[in-house]
Amino acid sequence: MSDDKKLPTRAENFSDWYNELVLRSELADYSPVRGCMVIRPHGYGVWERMQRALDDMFKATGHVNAYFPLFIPESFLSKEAEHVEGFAPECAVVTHGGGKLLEERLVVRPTSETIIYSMFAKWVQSYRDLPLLYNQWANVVRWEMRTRLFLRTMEFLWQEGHTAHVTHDEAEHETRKMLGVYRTFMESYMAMPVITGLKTDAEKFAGALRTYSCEAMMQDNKALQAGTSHNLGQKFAKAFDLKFQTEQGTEAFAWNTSWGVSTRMVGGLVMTHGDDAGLRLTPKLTPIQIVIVPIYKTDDERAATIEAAKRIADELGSFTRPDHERIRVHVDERIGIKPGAKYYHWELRGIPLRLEIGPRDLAAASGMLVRRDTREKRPIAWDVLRAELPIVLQQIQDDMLAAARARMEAHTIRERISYDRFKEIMAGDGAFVYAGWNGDPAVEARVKEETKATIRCIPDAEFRSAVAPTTCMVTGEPAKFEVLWARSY
RNA sequence: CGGGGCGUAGCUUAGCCCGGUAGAGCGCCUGCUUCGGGAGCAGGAGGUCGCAGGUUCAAAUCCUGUCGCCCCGACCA
Repeated sequence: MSDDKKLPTRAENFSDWYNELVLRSELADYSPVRGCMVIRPHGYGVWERMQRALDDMFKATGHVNAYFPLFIPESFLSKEAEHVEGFAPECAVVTHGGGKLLEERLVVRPTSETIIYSMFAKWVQSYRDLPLLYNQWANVVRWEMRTRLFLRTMEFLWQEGHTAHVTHDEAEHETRKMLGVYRTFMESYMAMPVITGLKTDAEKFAGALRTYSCEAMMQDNKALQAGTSHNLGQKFAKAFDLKFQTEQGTEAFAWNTSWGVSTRMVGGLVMTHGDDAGLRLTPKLTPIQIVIVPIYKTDDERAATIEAAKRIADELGSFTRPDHERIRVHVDERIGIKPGAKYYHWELRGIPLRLEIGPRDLAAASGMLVRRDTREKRPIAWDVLRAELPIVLQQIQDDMLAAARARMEAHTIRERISYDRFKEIMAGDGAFVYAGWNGDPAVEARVKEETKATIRCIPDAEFRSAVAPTTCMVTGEPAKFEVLWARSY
Protein backbone atom coordinates (compact mmCIF):
# COMPACT_ATOMS: atom_id res chain seq x y z
CA MET A 1 0.00 0.00 0.00
CA SER A 2 1.45 3.33 -1.05
CA ASP A 3 -0.69 4.92 1.67
CA ASP A 4 1.67 3.38 4.19
CA LYS A 5 4.17 5.98 3.13
CA LYS A 6 1.98 8.91 4.10
CA LEU A 7 1.56 10.18 7.61
CA PRO A 8 -1.86 10.74 9.06
CA THR A 9 -2.55 14.47 8.61
CA ARG A 10 -2.75 16.93 11.46
CA ALA A 11 -6.26 17.90 10.44
CA GLU A 12 -7.52 14.29 10.44
CA ASN A 13 -6.18 13.37 13.84
CA PHE A 14 -3.52 15.44 15.52
CA SER A 15 -2.80 12.83 18.13
CA ASP A 16 -2.25 10.01 15.59
CA TRP A 17 -0.14 12.35 13.51
CA TYR A 18 2.08 13.07 16.50
CA ASN A 19 2.52 9.45 17.58
CA GLU A 20 3.21 8.20 14.07
CA LEU A 21 5.59 11.01 13.34
CA VAL A 22 7.68 10.45 16.45
CA LEU A 23 8.00 6.76 15.59
CA ARG A 24 8.52 7.11 11.85
CA SER A 25 11.02 9.95 12.07
CA GLU A 26 12.96 7.74 14.47
CA LEU A 27 13.00 10.19 17.34
CA ALA A 28 11.86 7.50 19.78
CA ASP A 29 10.29 4.09 20.11
CA TYR A 30 8.18 2.32 22.71
CA SER A 31 10.08 0.24 25.24
CA PRO A 32 9.25 -3.21 26.62
CA VAL A 33 8.21 -1.48 29.85
CA ARG A 34 4.85 0.22 29.69
CA GLY A 35 5.07 3.99 29.76
CA CYS A 36 8.80 4.19 29.10
CA MET A 37 10.43 5.11 25.84
CA VAL A 38 13.68 4.61 24.00
CA ILE A 39 15.12 7.86 22.70
CA ARG A 40 16.76 6.98 19.40
CA PRO A 41 19.83 8.76 18.00
CA HIS A 42 17.84 11.30 16.00
CA GLY A 43 15.79 12.28 19.03
CA TYR A 44 18.74 12.13 21.38
CA GLY A 45 20.70 14.32 18.97
CA VAL A 46 18.05 17.01 19.38
CA TRP A 47 18.12 16.60 23.17
CA GLU A 48 21.92 16.88 23.16
CA ARG A 49 21.72 20.17 21.29
CA MET A 50 19.15 21.39 23.80
CA GLN A 51 21.34 20.32 26.70
CA ARG A 52 24.39 21.97 25.31
CA ALA A 53 22.70 25.32 24.72
CA LEU A 54 20.96 25.34 28.10
CA ASP A 55 24.02 24.20 29.97
CA ASP A 56 26.00 27.09 28.50
CA MET A 57 23.27 29.48 29.59
CA PHE A 58 23.22 28.05 33.11
CA LYS A 59 26.98 28.40 33.39
CA ALA A 60 26.80 31.95 32.06
CA THR A 61 24.33 32.78 34.82
CA GLY A 62 26.69 31.48 37.48
CA HIS A 63 25.48 27.93 38.04
CA VAL A 64 27.55 24.79 38.53
CA ASN A 65 26.68 21.19 37.74
CA ALA A 66 26.62 18.41 40.30
CA TYR A 67 25.00 15.02 40.64
CA PHE A 68 22.81 13.68 43.41
CA PRO A 69 21.69 10.05 43.75
CA LEU A 70 18.72 8.35 42.13
CA PHE A 71 17.52 6.82 45.42
CA ILE A 72 16.00 8.93 48.15
CA PRO A 73 15.11 7.61 51.63
CA GLU A 74 11.33 7.47 51.79
CA SER A 75 11.30 9.49 54.99
CA PHE A 76 12.87 12.47 53.20
CA LEU A 77 9.89 12.88 50.96
CA SER A 78 7.53 13.10 53.92
CA LYS A 79 9.35 15.99 55.53
CA GLU A 80 7.56 18.62 53.48
CA ALA A 81 3.81 18.10 53.79
CA GLU A 82 2.57 19.48 50.45
CA HIS A 83 5.47 17.92 48.62
CA VAL A 84 4.75 14.40 49.81
CA GLU A 85 1.05 14.81 49.15
CA GLY A 86 1.79 15.87 45.59
CA PHE A 87 4.39 13.28 44.74
CA ALA A 88 3.77 10.18 46.88
CA PRO A 89 1.03 8.81 44.60
CA GLU A 90 3.37 8.74 41.64
CA CYS A 91 6.54 7.42 43.22
CA ALA A 92 8.28 4.18 42.36
CA VAL A 93 9.53 2.66 45.59
CA VAL A 94 12.35 0.16 46.04
CA THR A 95 11.49 -2.34 48.77
CA HIS A 96 14.17 -4.98 48.23
CA GLY A 97 17.91 -4.92 47.65
CA GLY A 98 20.31 -7.81 47.40
CA GLY A 99 17.43 -10.17 47.94
CA LYS A 100 16.53 -8.67 51.31
CA LEU A 101 13.71 -6.51 52.49
CA LEU A 102 15.10 -3.00 53.06
CA GLU A 103 14.89 -1.43 56.51
CA GLU A 104 13.94 1.87 54.96
CA ARG A 105 12.31 1.89 51.57
CA LEU A 106 13.92 3.98 48.85
CA VAL A 107 12.02 6.26 46.54
CA VAL A 108 13.25 6.57 42.98
CA ARG A 109 13.49 10.35 42.63
CA PRO A 110 10.45 12.01 41.07
CA THR A 111 12.40 15.28 41.61
CA SER A 112 15.35 15.99 43.88
CA GLU A 113 14.44 18.84 46.22
CA THR A 114 14.55 16.68 49.32
CA ILE A 115 17.91 15.04 48.81
CA ILE A 116 19.56 18.19 47.53
CA TYR A 117 18.39 20.45 50.35
CA SER A 118 19.34 17.84 52.91
CA MET A 119 22.87 18.06 51.52
CA PHE A 120 22.78 21.85 51.29
CA ALA A 121 21.97 21.85 55.02
CA LYS A 122 25.23 20.07 55.62
CA TRP A 123 27.26 22.48 53.54
CA VAL A 124 25.87 25.82 54.63
CA GLN A 125 26.82 27.45 57.91
CA SER A 126 27.20 31.11 57.13
CA TYR A 127 25.60 33.70 54.89
CA ARG A 128 29.04 33.70 53.26
CA ASP A 129 28.29 30.18 51.93
CA LEU A 130 25.33 31.53 49.98
CA PRO A 131 24.08 31.61 47.36
CA LEU A 132 24.40 28.02 46.25
CA LEU A 133 23.63 27.84 42.54
CA TYR A 134 23.41 24.18 41.49
CA ASN A 135 22.10 22.32 38.51
CA GLN A 136 21.92 18.63 37.70
CA TRP A 137 21.18 16.72 34.51
CA ALA A 138 19.33 13.57 35.47
CA ASN A 139 16.55 11.11 34.89
CA VAL A 140 13.49 11.07 37.11
CA VAL A 141 10.60 8.64 37.48
CA ARG A 142 6.93 9.42 37.96
CA TRP A 143 4.44 6.57 37.85
CA GLU A 144 2.05 8.07 35.33
CA MET A 145 -1.27 6.46 34.49
CA ARG A 146 -1.38 7.62 30.90
CA THR A 147 1.78 8.23 28.94
CA ARG A 148 2.72 9.69 25.57
CA LEU A 149 6.09 9.70 23.83
CA PHE A 150 8.14 12.67 25.08
CA LEU A 151 5.12 14.47 26.54
CA ARG A 152 4.58 12.21 29.51
CA THR A 153 6.66 9.11 30.13
CA MET A 154 7.29 7.32 33.40
CA GLU A 155 10.98 8.02 33.18
CA PHE A 156 12.20 11.21 31.58
CA LEU A 157 15.41 13.17 31.23
CA TRP A 158 15.64 16.70 32.49
CA GLN A 159 17.70 19.26 34.27
CA GLU A 160 16.77 20.54 37.68
CA GLY A 161 18.30 23.69 39.06
CA HIS A 162 18.39 24.08 42.84
CA THR A 163 19.55 27.18 44.60
CA ALA A 164 19.72 28.57 48.11
CA HIS A 165 19.77 32.29 48.99
CA VAL A 166 19.99 34.65 51.93
CA THR A 167 16.81 36.58 51.21
CA HIS A 168 13.39 36.08 49.73
CA ASP A 169 13.98 38.77 47.16
CA GLU A 170 17.20 37.22 45.98
CA ALA A 171 15.43 33.86 45.54
CA GLU A 172 12.57 35.55 43.73
CA HIS A 173 15.01 37.28 41.41
CA GLU A 174 16.68 33.92 40.67
CA THR A 175 13.31 32.27 39.98
CA ARG A 176 12.41 34.98 37.49
CA LYS A 177 15.86 35.02 35.94
CA MET A 178 15.76 31.31 35.13
CA LEU A 179 12.26 31.60 33.73
CA GLY A 180 13.76 34.23 31.45
CA VAL A 181 16.57 31.88 30.45
CA TYR A 182 13.97 29.27 29.51
CA ARG A 183 12.01 31.77 27.50
CA THR A 184 15.11 32.90 25.64
CA PHE A 185 16.05 29.30 24.90
CA MET A 186 12.58 28.33 23.71
CA GLU A 187 12.27 31.32 21.45
CA SER A 188 15.77 31.52 20.02
CA TYR A 189 16.62 27.81 19.81
CA MET A 190 13.28 26.04 19.52
CA ALA A 191 11.63 28.91 17.60
CA MET A 192 8.73 28.33 19.97
CA PRO A 193 7.13 31.47 21.37
CA VAL A 194 5.93 31.15 24.96
CA ILE A 195 3.75 33.01 27.40
CA THR A 196 5.35 33.34 30.81
CA GLY A 197 3.50 33.95 34.01
CA LEU A 198 2.52 32.87 37.48
CA LYS A 199 0.68 29.62 38.19
CA THR A 200 -2.45 29.69 40.31
CA ASP A 201 -2.37 27.85 43.64
CA ALA A 202 -4.21 24.94 42.07
CA GLU A 203 -1.52 24.47 39.45
CA LYS A 204 1.63 25.30 41.37
CA PHE A 205 4.39 22.83 42.26
CA ALA A 206 3.80 20.72 45.36
CA GLY A 207 5.81 22.52 48.02
CA ALA A 208 6.39 25.83 46.26
CA LEU A 209 5.56 29.33 47.39
CA ARG A 210 5.10 30.42 43.79
CA THR A 211 5.47 28.64 40.44
CA TYR A 212 6.13 30.39 37.15
CA SER A 213 5.88 28.64 33.80
CA CYS A 214 6.46 28.94 30.07
CA GLU A 215 3.34 28.00 28.13
CA ALA A 216 3.58 27.26 24.42
CA MET A 217 0.78 26.75 21.92
CA MET A 218 0.82 23.52 19.94
CA GLN A 219 -0.77 23.20 16.49
CA ASP A 220 -3.97 21.80 17.97
CA ASN A 221 -4.23 25.02 20.00
CA LYS A 222 -3.56 23.24 23.26
CA ALA A 223 -1.02 24.58 25.69
CA LEU A 224 2.17 22.77 26.58
CA GLN A 225 3.79 23.65 29.88
CA ALA A 226 7.33 23.67 28.58
CA GLY A 227 9.25 24.75 31.65
CA THR A 228 8.71 25.76 35.25
CA SER A 229 10.58 27.83 37.78
CA HIS A 230 9.66 27.73 41.46
CA ASN A 231 10.25 30.04 44.36
CA LEU A 232 10.20 27.48 47.15
CA GLY A 233 10.30 30.01 49.93
CA GLN A 234 11.66 28.55 53.17
CA LYS A 235 9.48 25.43 53.14
CA PHE A 236 12.20 22.98 52.26
CA ALA A 237 14.81 24.87 54.27
CA LYS A 238 12.64 24.43 57.35
CA ALA A 239 11.94 20.78 56.56
CA PHE A 240 15.65 20.00 56.16
CA ASP A 241 17.07 22.45 58.65
CA LEU A 242 18.88 24.41 55.97
CA LYS A 243 19.90 27.43 58.04
CA PHE A 244 22.82 29.81 58.33
CA GLN A 245 24.23 32.50 60.56
CA THR A 246 23.50 35.99 59.26
CA GLU A 247 25.80 38.98 59.12
CA GLN A 248 24.14 40.15 62.31
CA GLY A 249 24.90 36.87 64.04
CA THR A 250 21.32 35.64 64.10
CA GLU A 251 20.14 32.34 62.66
CA ALA A 252 17.96 32.22 59.54
CA PHE A 253 16.54 29.68 57.11
CA ALA A 254 17.68 29.86 53.52
CA TRP A 255 15.38 30.66 50.61
CA ASN A 256 15.29 28.08 47.83
CA THR A 257 14.43 27.95 44.16
CA SER A 258 14.13 25.07 41.74
CA TRP A 259 13.55 25.09 38.00
CA GLY A 260 13.43 22.46 35.29
CA VAL A 261 12.91 21.60 31.66
CA SER A 262 12.74 18.10 30.26
CA THR A 263 12.71 15.92 27.15
CA ARG A 264 9.11 17.05 26.91
CA MET A 265 10.52 19.98 24.95
CA VAL A 266 11.30 17.58 22.10
CA GLY A 267 7.58 16.84 21.91
CA GLY A 268 6.92 20.57 21.96
CA LEU A 269 9.29 21.08 19.06
CA VAL A 270 7.47 18.40 17.05
CA MET A 271 4.02 19.82 17.77
CA THR A 272 5.07 23.42 17.16
CA HIS A 273 6.72 23.00 13.76
CA GLY A 274 5.90 19.59 12.28
CA ASP A 275 3.78 19.46 9.13
CA ASP A 276 2.02 16.72 7.17
CA ALA A 277 5.30 15.76 5.50
CA GLY A 278 7.09 15.24 8.80
CA LEU A 279 9.26 17.02 11.30
CA ARG A 280 10.67 20.48 10.84
CA LEU A 281 13.63 20.87 13.13
CA THR A 282 15.17 24.24 13.81
CA PRO A 283 18.68 24.87 12.46
CA LYS A 284 20.02 25.35 15.98
CA LEU A 285 18.72 22.05 17.34
CA THR A 286 18.83 19.67 14.41
CA PRO A 287 21.56 17.01 14.50
CA ILE A 288 22.02 17.49 10.73
CA GLN A 289 21.60 20.95 9.22
CA ILE A 290 22.07 20.09 5.58
CA VAL A 291 21.90 16.80 3.74
CA ILE A 292 23.57 16.41 0.37
CA VAL A 293 21.87 14.08 -2.09
CA PRO A 294 23.98 13.04 -5.06
CA ILE A 295 22.10 12.29 -8.26
CA TYR A 296 23.47 10.02 -10.97
CA LYS A 297 22.70 7.53 -13.71
CA THR A 298 26.01 5.90 -14.49
CA ASP A 299 28.75 4.61 -12.23
CA ASP A 300 31.00 7.42 -13.39
CA GLU A 301 28.40 10.00 -12.49
CA ARG A 302 27.90 8.36 -9.15
CA ALA A 303 31.60 8.49 -8.36
CA ALA A 304 31.85 12.11 -9.46
CA THR A 305 28.80 13.45 -7.62
CA ILE A 306 29.61 11.60 -4.42
CA GLU A 307 33.17 12.82 -4.57
CA ALA A 308 31.95 16.40 -4.95
CA ALA A 309 29.42 15.95 -2.14
CA LYS A 310 32.04 14.61 0.23
CA ARG A 311 34.45 17.36 -0.59
CA ILE A 312 31.79 19.96 0.21
CA ALA A 313 30.83 18.13 3.40
CA ASP A 314 34.44 18.02 4.56
CA GLU A 315 34.89 21.69 3.86
CA LEU A 316 31.72 22.77 5.69
CA GLY A 317 31.83 20.35 8.57
CA SER A 318 35.49 19.94 9.34
CA PHE A 319 36.16 19.19 12.98
CA THR A 320 39.13 21.54 12.81
CA ARG A 321 36.73 24.46 12.79
CA PRO A 322 35.32 25.92 15.99
CA ASP A 323 31.80 24.77 16.69
CA HIS A 324 30.08 28.00 15.72
CA GLU A 325 31.71 27.96 12.29
CA ARG A 326 30.98 24.31 11.63
CA ILE A 327 27.96 23.20 9.67
CA ARG A 328 26.48 19.79 10.43
CA VAL A 329 26.43 18.05 7.05
CA HIS A 330 25.46 14.57 6.00
CA VAL A 331 26.00 13.00 2.57
CA ASP A 332 23.32 10.48 1.65
CA GLU A 333 25.33 8.03 -0.41
CA ARG A 334 23.04 5.07 0.07
CA ILE A 335 22.93 3.04 -3.11
CA GLY A 336 19.86 1.56 -4.73
CA ILE A 337 17.61 4.32 -3.41
CA LYS A 338 16.32 6.90 -5.84
CA PRO A 339 16.77 10.60 -5.12
CA GLY A 340 13.06 11.16 -4.63
CA ALA A 341 12.93 8.55 -1.91
CA LYS A 342 15.86 10.23 -0.19
CA TYR A 343 14.09 13.59 -0.28
CA TYR A 344 11.08 12.11 1.52
CA HIS A 345 13.36 10.38 4.00
CA TRP A 346 15.05 13.59 5.10
CA GLU A 347 11.91 15.68 4.96
CA LEU A 348 10.22 13.25 7.35
CA ARG A 349 13.19 13.69 9.69
CA GLY A 350 12.99 17.46 9.52
CA ILE A 351 16.44 18.35 8.18
CA PRO A 352 16.30 22.10 7.40
CA LEU A 353 18.29 22.12 4.15
CA ARG A 354 18.96 19.79 1.25
CA LEU A 355 21.55 20.22 -1.45
CA GLU A 356 21.03 18.23 -4.63
CA ILE A 357 24.08 17.64 -6.78
CA GLY A 358 23.58 15.96 -10.17
CA PRO A 359 25.59 15.50 -13.34
CA ARG A 360 24.32 18.81 -14.74
CA ASP A 361 25.55 20.63 -11.63
CA LEU A 362 29.06 19.22 -11.69
CA ALA A 363 30.21 21.28 -14.66
CA ALA A 364 28.76 24.47 -13.16
CA ALA A 365 30.16 23.68 -9.69
CA SER A 366 26.73 24.31 -8.20
CA GLY A 367 23.74 22.52 -6.73
CA MET A 368 20.06 22.98 -5.93
CA LEU A 369 19.41 24.20 -2.39
CA VAL A 370 16.00 23.36 -0.93
CA ARG A 371 14.52 24.64 2.34
CA ARG A 372 12.48 22.20 4.40
CA ASP A 373 10.33 24.86 6.03
CA THR A 374 9.18 26.69 2.89
CA ARG A 375 10.18 24.12 0.22
CA GLU A 376 11.79 27.03 -1.62
CA LYS A 377 14.40 25.91 -4.19
CA ARG A 378 17.28 27.83 -5.63
CA PRO A 379 20.57 27.08 -7.37
CA ILE A 380 23.68 27.85 -5.38
CA ALA A 381 27.37 27.82 -6.34
CA TRP A 382 29.65 25.62 -4.25
CA ASP A 383 32.05 28.44 -3.56
CA VAL A 384 29.46 30.59 -1.78
CA LEU A 385 28.11 27.80 0.45
CA ARG A 386 30.43 28.58 3.31
CA ALA A 387 29.41 32.21 3.33
CA GLU A 388 25.73 31.78 2.59
CA LEU A 389 24.60 28.72 4.52
CA PRO A 390 24.90 30.35 7.94
CA ILE A 391 22.76 33.20 6.65
CA VAL A 392 20.14 30.85 5.21
CA LEU A 393 20.10 28.79 8.39
CA GLN A 394 19.58 31.87 10.54
CA GLN A 395 16.84 32.99 8.16
CA ILE A 396 15.08 29.64 8.58
CA GLN A 397 15.45 29.91 12.34
CA ASP A 398 13.90 33.40 12.29
CA ASP A 399 11.15 32.48 9.85
CA MET A 400 10.13 29.48 11.94
CA LEU A 401 9.79 31.64 15.05
CA ALA A 402 7.81 34.24 13.13
CA ALA A 403 5.50 31.58 11.69
CA ALA A 404 4.93 29.99 15.10
CA ARG A 405 4.27 33.38 16.63
CA ALA A 406 1.79 34.29 13.90
CA ARG A 407 -0.02 30.99 14.43
CA MET A 408 -0.23 31.53 18.18
CA GLU A 409 -1.56 35.05 17.71
CA ALA A 410 -4.12 33.87 15.15
CA HIS A 411 -5.54 31.50 17.77
CA THR A 412 -5.47 33.90 20.67
CA ILE A 413 -8.62 35.62 21.88
CA ARG A 414 -8.32 38.81 23.87
CA GLU A 415 -11.68 40.44 23.29
CA ARG A 416 -14.29 39.98 25.98
CA ILE A 417 -16.35 36.83 25.42
CA SER A 418 -19.18 35.17 27.32
CA TYR A 419 -18.61 31.99 29.26
CA ASP A 420 -20.99 30.22 26.85
CA ARG A 421 -18.86 31.31 23.92
CA PHE A 422 -15.79 30.15 25.83
CA LYS A 423 -17.32 26.70 26.26
CA GLU A 424 -17.97 26.50 22.52
CA ILE A 425 -14.39 27.44 21.76
CA MET A 426 -12.93 24.90 24.15
CA ALA A 427 -15.26 22.19 22.84
CA GLY A 428 -14.22 23.10 19.29
CA ASP A 429 -10.88 24.19 17.90
CA GLY A 430 -9.55 25.55 21.19
CA ALA A 431 -7.57 28.75 21.69
CA PHE A 432 -5.56 30.80 24.14
CA VAL A 433 -8.19 32.94 25.82
CA TYR A 434 -7.22 35.95 27.92
CA ALA A 435 -9.95 36.85 30.35
CA GLY A 436 -10.74 38.28 33.74
CA TRP A 437 -10.87 36.02 36.80
CA ASN A 438 -12.20 36.82 40.23
CA GLY A 439 -9.40 34.87 41.88
CA ASP A 440 -11.69 32.17 43.26
CA PRO A 441 -10.24 28.62 43.04
CA ALA A 442 -13.80 27.26 42.91
CA VAL A 443 -14.37 29.07 39.62
CA GLU A 444 -11.15 27.65 38.25
CA ALA A 445 -12.21 24.15 39.29
CA ARG A 446 -15.66 24.55 37.80
CA VAL A 447 -14.28 25.68 34.43
CA LYS A 448 -11.90 22.73 34.39
CA GLU A 449 -14.78 20.40 35.15
CA GLU A 450 -17.03 21.89 32.48
CA THR A 451 -14.54 22.57 29.68
CA LYS A 452 -11.28 20.78 30.54
CA ALA A 453 -9.59 24.16 30.15
CA THR A 454 -7.38 25.43 32.95
CA ILE A 455 -5.71 28.66 33.88
CA ARG A 456 -2.31 28.20 32.28
CA CYS A 457 -0.94 31.24 34.06
CA ILE A 458 -1.47 34.77 35.21
CA PRO A 459 0.56 36.28 32.37
CA ASP A 460 3.53 38.54 32.95
CA ALA A 461 3.08 42.22 32.13
CA GLU A 462 4.39 42.04 28.57
CA PHE A 463 1.76 39.46 27.60
CA ARG A 464 -1.22 41.16 29.16
CA SER A 465 -3.88 42.84 27.04
CA ALA A 466 -3.67 46.56 26.33
CA VAL A 467 -6.94 47.04 28.16
CA ALA A 468 -7.19 44.92 31.28
CA PRO A 469 -10.44 42.97 31.69
CA THR A 470 -12.54 44.37 34.48
CA THR A 471 -14.92 41.49 35.14
CA CYS A 472 -14.62 37.74 35.66
CA MET A 473 -15.58 35.85 32.51
CA VAL A 474 -17.47 33.23 34.49
CA THR A 475 -19.18 35.12 37.33
CA GLY A 476 -19.26 38.68 36.08
CA GLU A 477 -17.77 39.80 39.39
CA PRO A 478 -14.88 42.27 39.41
CA ALA A 479 -11.73 40.68 38.00
CA LYS A 480 -8.71 40.33 40.26
CA PHE A 481 -6.43 39.06 37.50
CA GLU A 482 -6.19 38.72 33.79
CA VAL A 483 -5.51 35.02 33.19
CA LEU A 484 -4.69 32.80 30.24
CA TRP A 485 -7.14 29.95 29.71
CA ALA A 486 -6.49 26.92 27.49
CA ARG A 487 -6.79 23.19 27.34
CA SER A 488 -3.43 21.67 27.96
CA TYR A 489 -1.25 18.59 27.67
C1' C B 1 -8.73 1.64 39.43
C1' G B 2 -13.87 1.91 36.46
C1' G B 3 -15.83 1.55 30.95
C1' G B 4 -14.60 -0.23 25.77
C1' G B 5 -11.35 -2.79 22.27
C1' C B 6 -7.28 -5.87 20.63
C1' G B 7 -3.21 -9.84 20.78
C1' U B 8 -1.59 -14.15 13.78
C1' A B 9 6.10 -12.83 10.21
C1' G B 10 9.84 -6.66 11.72
C1' C B 11 4.98 -3.57 10.60
C1' U B 12 -0.35 -3.46 8.90
C1' U B 13 -3.50 -7.31 8.75
C1' A B 14 -7.03 -11.71 6.19
C1' G B 15 -8.69 -16.23 8.10
C1' C B 16 -12.27 -17.04 13.62
C1' C B 17 -19.46 -16.96 13.35
C1' C B 18 -19.49 -22.29 10.35
C1' G B 19 -12.77 -26.44 13.71
C1' G B 20 -9.69 -29.80 8.62
C1' U B 21 -2.18 -28.09 4.91
C1' A B 22 -1.52 -20.20 7.99
C1' G B 23 -2.41 -16.27 3.35
C1' A B 24 -1.61 -11.06 1.63
C1' G B 25 0.54 -6.00 1.43
C1' C B 26 4.64 -3.24 3.19
C1' G B 27 9.53 -3.95 4.93
C1' C B 28 14.05 -7.24 4.60
C1' C B 29 17.93 -10.34 1.46
C1' U B 30 20.08 -11.65 -3.77
C1' G B 31 20.44 -10.46 -9.00
C1' C B 32 19.41 -7.54 -13.37
C1' U B 33 17.40 -3.07 -15.32
C1' U B 34 16.62 1.88 -13.09
C1' C B 35 18.14 6.76 -10.76
C1' G B 36 16.66 15.44 -11.29
C1' G B 37 10.30 13.82 -6.11
C1' G B 38 8.32 7.58 -2.75
C1' A B 39 11.33 2.37 -9.19
C1' G B 40 10.27 -2.38 -12.08
C1' C B 41 10.94 -7.51 -12.76
C1' A B 42 12.69 -12.32 -11.05
C1' G B 43 14.13 -15.23 -7.00
C1' G B 44 14.46 -15.78 -1.50
C1' A B 45 14.39 -15.63 4.03
C1' G B 46 10.95 -14.97 7.86
C1' G B 47 5.05 -17.60 11.82
C1' U B 48 5.27 -23.32 18.12
C1' C B 49 -1.36 -17.73 15.54
C1' G B 50 0.30 -13.70 23.52
C1' C B 51 0.59 -17.70 27.36
C1' A B 52 -1.60 -21.98 30.18
C1' G B 53 -5.29 -25.44 30.59
C1' G B 54 -9.76 -27.81 28.53
C1' U B 55 -13.28 -29.91 24.57
C1' U B 56 -12.26 -32.78 19.97
C1' C B 57 -9.87 -37.86 15.59
C1' A B 58 -8.36 -32.70 14.64
C1' A B 59 -7.98 -25.87 17.59
C1' A B 60 -5.46 -19.51 15.00
C1' U B 61 -10.82 -20.81 15.02
C1' C B 62 -14.96 -23.36 20.46
C1' C B 63 -14.62 -23.00 26.28
C1' U B 64 -12.00 -21.39 30.90
C1' G B 65 -8.16 -18.89 33.08
C1' U B 66 -4.08 -15.69 32.72
C1' C B 67 -0.65 -11.99 30.91
C1' G B 68 0.15 -7.83 27.92
C1' C B 69 -1.15 -3.67 24.95
C1' C B 70 -4.33 0.31 23.01
C1' C B 71 -8.51 3.86 23.53
C1' C B 72 -12.05 6.73 26.98
C1' G B 73 -12.31 8.72 32.39
C1' A B 74 -9.81 10.17 37.71
C1' C B 75 -3.67 11.99 38.31
C1' C B 76 0.36 14.69 35.71
C1' A B 77 7.13 18.02 33.58
